Amino acid sequence: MAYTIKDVAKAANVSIATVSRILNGQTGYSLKTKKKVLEIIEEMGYQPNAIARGLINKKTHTIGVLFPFLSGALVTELLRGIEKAASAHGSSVIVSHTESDEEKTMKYLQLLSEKRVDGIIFTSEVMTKQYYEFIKIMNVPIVLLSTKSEVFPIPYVKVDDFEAAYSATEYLIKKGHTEIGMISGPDTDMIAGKPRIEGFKKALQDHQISFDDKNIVIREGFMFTEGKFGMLSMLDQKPDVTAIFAASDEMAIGAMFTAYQFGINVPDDISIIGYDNINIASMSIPPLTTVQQPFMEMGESAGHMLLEMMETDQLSESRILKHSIVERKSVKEKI
Amino acid sequence: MAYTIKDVAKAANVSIATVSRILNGQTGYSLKTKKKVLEIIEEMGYQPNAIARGLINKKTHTIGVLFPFLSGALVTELLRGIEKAASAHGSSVIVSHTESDEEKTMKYLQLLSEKRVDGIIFTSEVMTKQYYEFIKIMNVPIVLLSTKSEVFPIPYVKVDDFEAAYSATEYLIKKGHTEIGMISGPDTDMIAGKPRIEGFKKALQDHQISFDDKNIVIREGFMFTEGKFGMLSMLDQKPDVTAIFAASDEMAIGAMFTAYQFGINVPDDISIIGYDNINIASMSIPPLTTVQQPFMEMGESAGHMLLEMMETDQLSESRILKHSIVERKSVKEKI
DNA sequence: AATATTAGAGAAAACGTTTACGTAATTAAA
DNA sequence: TTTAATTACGTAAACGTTTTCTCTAATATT
Repeated sequence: MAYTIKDVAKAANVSIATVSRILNGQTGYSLKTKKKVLEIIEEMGYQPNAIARGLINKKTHTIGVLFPFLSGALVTELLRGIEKAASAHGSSVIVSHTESDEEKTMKYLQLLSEKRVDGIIFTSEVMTKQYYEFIKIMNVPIVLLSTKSEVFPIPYVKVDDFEAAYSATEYLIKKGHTEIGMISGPDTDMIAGKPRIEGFKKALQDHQISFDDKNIVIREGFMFTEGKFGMLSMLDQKPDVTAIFAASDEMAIGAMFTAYQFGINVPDDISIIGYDNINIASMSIPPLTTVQQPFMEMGESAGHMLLEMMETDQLSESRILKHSIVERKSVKEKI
Repeated sequence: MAYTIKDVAKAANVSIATVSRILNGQTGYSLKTKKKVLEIIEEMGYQPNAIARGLINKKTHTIGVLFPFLSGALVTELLRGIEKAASAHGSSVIVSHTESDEEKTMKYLQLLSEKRVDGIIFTSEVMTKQYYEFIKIMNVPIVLLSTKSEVFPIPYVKVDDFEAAYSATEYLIKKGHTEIGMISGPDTDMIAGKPRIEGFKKALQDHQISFDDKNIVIREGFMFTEGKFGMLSMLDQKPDVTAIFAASDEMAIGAMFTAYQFGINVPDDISIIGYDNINIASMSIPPLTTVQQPFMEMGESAGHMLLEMMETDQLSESRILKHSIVERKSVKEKI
């Protein structure tokens, strides 16, 4: 059985109050007793019980993070940032994997609530009324990461998908391309789907390039396979395409895979730009030009924001982090 | 302020003991009171405080996981498995990112100890005496994941790296290759370095293929870049090489990258086999033949093992999970 | 030297549960 | 009916802290 503050107090011939004060850097003891107590603590290897502390302080120094999926480079980067921020502040991070399932999500929220976490980071998923109401009752701060809510007043950290898609498209246009296609995820996805499609459209429009259904193929998801087959459709529906904007790096690499199979050279025949800049982007052949999302910083920023909200007890300002275009070898000037 | 059991008790006109008994499925109350109490709980939205429970039960239903690095597909897969096992058991997972730093690791252990986690999973890193002693004093079960210890009696879950490397090499040999190189991580790495090198050597030896320094290039790490430059060295030191075993998928893909730059066709000119089977293995051109490590199951297995140890209070049996070879397109029969 | 102030310390309540023990009310056995 | 056994609760201690009082002893002020 681990030692308690009582054991320390007894061994040092002082009261537990004094030990507590010494431990918490308060006043009310002489240097001599401090030294003695500290020595005894060292000797016994006493460790304060954070559970007991949490009970009385109503602070657990723990935050909960909800991920809809627990795979992919994106997740680790976000998590790394969050963990960094939390740990700098002496807090721990509990991860939950909701699988985008309503019931599971509620179950996790329930669990986090019972564990009395100090705050919640909700990532990459749309915030429903049910979740929101629950968290409101929990009465802990929450921040959205890599997602946002139009209807609930919750601070978020993300990049502007519309803007980023616009930039990517414009980048292709500035390279002289006019026959540009997009391989997208579902347009019902209000976070990674719709906004990027809109950004793509707007960029074409602003540069007097006509847009119709042929310019875009919409797939069910954002994975490699979707990109692979998406490219097939694209080649079919728009054979004159010279540049493609893929809504994720995985899709871009899938598209490159198909291109390769068809003997189409990237970037000589077709240029491709991705989205995310996950680690594999630099490992493809050719290395992928892409829109960078600063995932690690996003995570870190969300972490700091949450910590800040925990302290100030009011809503923080949402943060839109800057995307940027990482130029590698998959896009080439149209001549 | 959230409701407590006292509020429930008062509203239901019973004692807190009765509420507690009802909540914990014990006996000692009438059906009528049970119904009333449950109704009130529902109505108030009362949530038991897991902190207070933890204090008295000495169980937090939380496990701590230590990762040396928090990036790469490997981590998410392991974590996914761990989370799955834990959540099936009603436990939560705290992740820590040690960066392979001794001081940080100790800091995290300290934190986990103060938080009174029920158990610890220690991943992908060598267990030092200092860590071990500390955890022994913490007096919680621990399992090693994707690593093992020769000196301390700690159950582990991993694949047999020696065996797996042997299989990979033998696979190349069976495809008719005799001029085989290995691109390895550091031979001082007792987990992912040395054993794989030994497996490689043994396979060559068992098939009467001579081995010398030319057959292997040793790099500082296991990342893409190491593979890229490793391949450069290999080509230089053993120009007649026809097949390569890379100690990680990232390295294999790095090697393929260099091959591509040199106009060397994989697999026509040189065959390459990787190690890990992370998601990018299926996305490369050509798709990578590789040794699969079942990361998700490893994580899950470790999770269950830990939970089991928490219950039985004795050491579980270590588990060696089966690797397998995933055949894709990067290895070709030597003709 | 007498008084006022301050430093050093302990006692005890509080945080929200679980649980051992005791007791009143109900049911079963005689 | 009377007694025995059981059921349905309530009381209070315990878990390991922090913190508010309170008190004594030491120091500072006049």
